[in-house]
Amino acid sequence: MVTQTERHAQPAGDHEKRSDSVEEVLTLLRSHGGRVTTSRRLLLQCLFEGRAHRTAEELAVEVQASAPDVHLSTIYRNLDELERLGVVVHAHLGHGPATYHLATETHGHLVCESCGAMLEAPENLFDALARAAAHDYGFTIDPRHFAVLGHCAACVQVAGN
Amino acid sequence: MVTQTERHAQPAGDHEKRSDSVEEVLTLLRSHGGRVTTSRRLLLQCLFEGRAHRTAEELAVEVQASAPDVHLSTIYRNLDELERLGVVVHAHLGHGPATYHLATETHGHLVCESCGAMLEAPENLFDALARAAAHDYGFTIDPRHFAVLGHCAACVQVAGN
DNA sequence: GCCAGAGATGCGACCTGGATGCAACAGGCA
DNA sequence: TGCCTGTTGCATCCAGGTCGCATCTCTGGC
Repeated sequence: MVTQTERHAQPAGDHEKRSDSVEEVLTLLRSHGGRVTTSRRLLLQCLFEGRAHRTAEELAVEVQASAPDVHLSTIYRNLDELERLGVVVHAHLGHGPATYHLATETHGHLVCESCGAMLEAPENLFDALARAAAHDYGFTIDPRHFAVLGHCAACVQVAGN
Repeated sequence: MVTQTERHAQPAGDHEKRSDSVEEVLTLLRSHGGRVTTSRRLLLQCLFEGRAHRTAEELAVEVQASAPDVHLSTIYRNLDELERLGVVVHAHLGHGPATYHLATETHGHLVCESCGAMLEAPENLFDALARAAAHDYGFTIDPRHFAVLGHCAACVQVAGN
């Protein structure tokens, strides 16, 4: 399964290759007995082209700009399917809805409980915690799936005054 | 606000003192212009006597064992009020409902995404992450509020086979 | 090119967890 | 004791997400 998800893990920065990645995921889908549909192609284009961390609803709005009939539940189902294939992952950033992004963008999240600001943190920020959890509890952490809540520099300063 | 929450922070292990703590919180409530009601007293007794990490619904069931008319929304409102006073905190353990426990029980949570098992971890497990987040981003983490998702030893072993 | 059948879709209903508006009730100070 | 205001029960609503089902459409085989 892992080897298949790597098929679309291309070096970033090559603009011409981006739409190819959409096609590669569609090929992956087909190889798993899935079908290539308009809504799936559009959803993948949104995921590859736009910013990361969009909610299902936001993605639906973007897809509906091209195909107004695509239903929100279709977006959910397709995101679910893409997650099963290892193409996208979802993350929970605080109390709100889940957000989705490509699985190739691996990073953790720091979310401010006061102002809602979200910082992307490289996975190695969590290395020490990962080692400690593994050593003390045999627990393998997944730093992408959870947001670490707390307070950003600006809000700490305000609260301190 | 912090000094007030410390008023019920008693050394653990003193069985006789437990119900007194309920009274102390009620006094705290009263000193903030709140009132002492049956539902509040029962809710606090549940919180002080039972295990940690119960959802609002579970607490409601326990309270309703003594007072069947106490409504779930009353439980939510009282938990909210107690949280404002710093007596209880809530934590999100994975995808389910929030869980509540006394603010004096400070620890982080490791939750297995496969089997749902929850491990309580002492706050110092997060020290290295706290230092790194503060150093790199000026971000103060709150390791009690979020669960760290991942996979427990047993599930990792099963997946590895 | 056509067809059959399985996978995908649109739609509405439903579910969980939680918030809110409001009238009635009740704690607690004068 | 009575009044004022905080609290409660109830109904209703909301967000985020899931599900069942009839209909549609993609795709491999002919």
